[in-house]
Amino acid sequence: MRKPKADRPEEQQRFEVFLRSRQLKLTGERLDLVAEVFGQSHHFDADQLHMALKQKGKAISRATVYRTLDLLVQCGLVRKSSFGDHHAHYEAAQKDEHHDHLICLNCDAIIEYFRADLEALQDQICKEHDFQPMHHSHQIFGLCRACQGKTTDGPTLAHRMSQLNT
Amino acid sequence: MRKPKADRPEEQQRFEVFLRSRQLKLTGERLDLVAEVFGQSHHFDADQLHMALKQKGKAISRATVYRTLDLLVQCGLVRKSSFGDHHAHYEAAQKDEHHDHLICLNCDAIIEYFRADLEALQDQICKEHDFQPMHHSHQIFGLCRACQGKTTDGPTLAHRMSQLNT
DNA sequence: TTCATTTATGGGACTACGTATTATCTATTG
DNA sequence: CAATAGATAATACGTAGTCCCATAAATGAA
Repeated sequence: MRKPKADRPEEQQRFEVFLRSRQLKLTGERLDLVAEVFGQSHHFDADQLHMALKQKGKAISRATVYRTLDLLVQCGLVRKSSFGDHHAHYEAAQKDEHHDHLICLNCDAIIEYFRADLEALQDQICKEHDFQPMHHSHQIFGLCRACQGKTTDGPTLAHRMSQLNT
Repeated sequence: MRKPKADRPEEQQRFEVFLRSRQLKLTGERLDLVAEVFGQSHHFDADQLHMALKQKGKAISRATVYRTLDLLVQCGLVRKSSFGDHHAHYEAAQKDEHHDHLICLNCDAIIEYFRADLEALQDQICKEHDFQPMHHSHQIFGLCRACQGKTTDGPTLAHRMSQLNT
């Protein structure tokens, strides 16, 4: 028997509402997945999630993991981004906060930032071009504090930059 | 016999200097490719370039196309970006101008923009986080002027957004 | 020019990430 | 509980890009 509504975490309720609004079904797999995402650390990718579920005895197929992440992105519970490498990264959306990322090319550290004035400037740019924004992505790649001191390998960094998928 | 230096376009000269500085060889394939890139329209992808060369009787292998584009990105003659789809887009770098992109999710139009104040704000953010920037990417996805009027398919747009690879 | 050395190329195999297909199964609704 | 709309697993498939290695070409020295 399903838990009474009030006992389920808010995210799960929001997901249920979203699914109903689209006449989609509330399956066990979807519930397991959303539970895992909100019990997880901040950033993860599809494969990590797939593995984590498998280790808990919830062997959900890869295809379903991708499909469900898609739904979670569509209903705003999960954010998707690329950190310049060649696969998607996800993070559970905390409340309604938004942020962008600084990405260290040496140690892969991810630093989050938010600037209201930058968001405002963006809106300004859109207005000037009569463009209706729906989504944006800002990413700055470089060296974090810790990596600036280290003697970093120039050619390797240059290569890494040319590989960036942004 | 090779043309005298003064007759070759500036881009090619810059590429030659770059290659020498790295002890890399000035091959016919590399020259053909750089010529094509600078004779090309603005945006292109690896496959389009490969095809264009083939049609001119310069059948350069895919691997070489990718390798050479990499070098051109490294020496700053070509810029690489992702427009949210799942493959890289390239453009010949005109002089040293830099710009970012607005991308229409309905008709795939690409609008370029540059704002000095946005760049400055970015530097500010980096300073605050003691981060040394080396590259950045700003992209805004939404609807261009022409597509705002059209009755756009909501679910399709939502799906398209969840697929964005940024 | 010729030779020796270094570096590049072609082309197919391969990888990674993600999507499509299809037969089977399950949640929902009356 | 049956009907049915929709979801799942498994696997095949697709695409973008990379790797490998035998062969070929560019470069520098003699």
